[in-house]
Amino acid sequence: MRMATWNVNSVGARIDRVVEWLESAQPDVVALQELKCTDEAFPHVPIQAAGYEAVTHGTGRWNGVAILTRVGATDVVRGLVGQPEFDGAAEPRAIGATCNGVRVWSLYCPNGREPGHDHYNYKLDWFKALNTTIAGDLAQYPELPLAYIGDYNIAPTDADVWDIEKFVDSTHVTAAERAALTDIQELGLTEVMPRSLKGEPYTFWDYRNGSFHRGWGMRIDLVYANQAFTSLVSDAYVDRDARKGKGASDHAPVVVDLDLP
DNA sequence: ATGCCCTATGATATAGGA
Repeated sequence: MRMATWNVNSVGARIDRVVEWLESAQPDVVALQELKCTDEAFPHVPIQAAGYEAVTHGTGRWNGVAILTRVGATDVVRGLVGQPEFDGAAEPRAIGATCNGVRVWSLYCPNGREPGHDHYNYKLDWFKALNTTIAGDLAQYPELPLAYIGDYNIAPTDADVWDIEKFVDSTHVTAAERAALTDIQELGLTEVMPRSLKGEPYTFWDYRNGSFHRGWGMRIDLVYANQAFTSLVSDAYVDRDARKGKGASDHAPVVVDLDLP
């Protein structure tokens, strides 16, 4: 079974590229982030025409997450346990479902904007709620392969940004953010590391300054999974070709192949 | 080569992204 995570930066603006990618990569389950559309506005027609059903959680504007699947989705959950609000709203940044016996969550973790900002504290609180949600999942589904995939907006190590010197006093690399990743690992999850292509580990390149062409990227789209999941992994890679050309998202998909029994 | 920011919105500027 092929799974993937992809921050598409607006599913409406990206729908043609998304359908093309589904047809070429042939994934069975895809976690999407940053839909930037409401559940009502989600482009179900072209997604279904490509052979997928979608479970979505979006309220328009920014954020929004979905799971596309051609192997079914059950036990769908929207939002985190004890999820904090920002600016008076519980934002749609998490959706979970069980697909072909694998439980998967699509996560769009808050950006944080700058250390000390309200949004940064919100980001750290959001990760606490994610930790609570994962702990609940582990108790509820002790036998299932579990994967928490998406845009974490944290670079796990200094090697996961193109130049750590450019990130002094920046979000995505602070000790507190990385401690949130350590907390996830302490629940018993490990990271599935994608193969490095073109010598770059990155999954995101800013649209500005020709960043993609200069290799100015960040690895922030991550896969954390339990042992039942990681023991099934046969391959994982970043599809950086999907970042090329006109009309690309600023993130590339991360693909994980599983050998299901 | 892949080429120098993009997207959504009470839109003709602004906020957010990371």
